[in-house]
Amino acid sequence: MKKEYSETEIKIKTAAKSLFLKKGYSATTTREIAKESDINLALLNYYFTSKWKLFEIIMFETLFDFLSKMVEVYNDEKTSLEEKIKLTCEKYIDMTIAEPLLPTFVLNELKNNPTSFLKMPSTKMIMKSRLVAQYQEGVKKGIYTKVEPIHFVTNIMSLIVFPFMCSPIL
Amino acid sequence: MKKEYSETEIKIKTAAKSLFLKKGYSATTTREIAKESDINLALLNYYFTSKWKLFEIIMFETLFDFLSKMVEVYNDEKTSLEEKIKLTCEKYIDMTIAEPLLPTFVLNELKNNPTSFLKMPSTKMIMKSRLVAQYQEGVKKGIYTKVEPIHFVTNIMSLIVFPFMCSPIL
DNA sequence: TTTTTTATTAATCATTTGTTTAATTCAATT
DNA sequence: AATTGAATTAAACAAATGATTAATAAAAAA
Repeated sequence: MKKEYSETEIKIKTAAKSLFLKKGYSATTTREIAKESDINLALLNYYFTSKWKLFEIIMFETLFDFLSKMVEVYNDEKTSLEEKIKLTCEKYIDMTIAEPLLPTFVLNELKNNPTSFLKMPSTKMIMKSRLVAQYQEGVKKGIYTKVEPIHFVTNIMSLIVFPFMCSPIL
Repeated sequence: MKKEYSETEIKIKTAAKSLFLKKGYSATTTREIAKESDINLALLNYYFTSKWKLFEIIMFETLFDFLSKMVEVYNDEKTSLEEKIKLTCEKYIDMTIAEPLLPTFVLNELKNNPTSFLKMPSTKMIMKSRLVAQYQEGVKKGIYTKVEPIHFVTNIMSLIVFPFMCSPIL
């Protein structure tokens, strides 16, 4: 499953990710990537076949990393729902500060290619998580108001991520 | 201030806006715009000088329309703060349903060219609005918790706009 | 009607862009 | 040391792209 990347491949991927995040897929040229990663232009296609293929790999890895980190919090057996929400917020904030360009980038690129994301078991992973189960238990006990779990999760995300996305304006 | 546009110019602008919203600036070609608006390619430059200039015009008008509609609600003399919030939500939802691609598009393009937005008196218009004044009065009276008004406004927006932006995933 | 200005068109230009080729260098294996 | 395969390079290709030109058609002004 996991491929071992050579030094050159990592250099290309790092530069490409940085540029894709900053400027988006279309506005990023292969020559820019080559220059930024200090490799010969032909090596991009030599290792990654095409610009699009390289993009798909980066997109997949980035989303997978993000989801993995989140699901880790969602599925923690030791924490309560309340603690999970607090940890979720902290993790979101940490990650968004670390990569502030990511959310806008992901949402924008996904608009154009919803396909590339469908390969990932994104929403299912969330819906099957311990967090959602705990929430539903709470609803059964009458402790929490009944809302669609996905709305509940989305609202948390909204309040954290969106303000960061607006920061260039504000 | 306001320019009167000919039929051809409107055709170009309409097609261009639709394509820019859908695919972003870089991924949209002048030939696509020409085809979609059913005009000759050269007319684009004849009327709008360049692709970028056309984009700037569309960007400005779109943002101006959006802000105007919002500020209208924010500055209504007849409504209370609570009513304003309710109306704000309704307006946001209406506008986002009418143009679901707008928020992602704006935030993404702004990431690349924060300059084009700085020409607009965006945040100032909000901060000087009746809504913010009413909120601050309420704080003085001790009715509302004291928060940064801009955070208050942003939070409302977050909860409404972000879920729409996520819809291609969810 | 004639003239002048404006609008529209097809063709073309100069770059840029993603990708490929063919040659060369480098490293590992025999 | 010779050979083989992988890594790297400069150069080139073909298609696409933003923009322009020069000619024509349409509309307005004289």
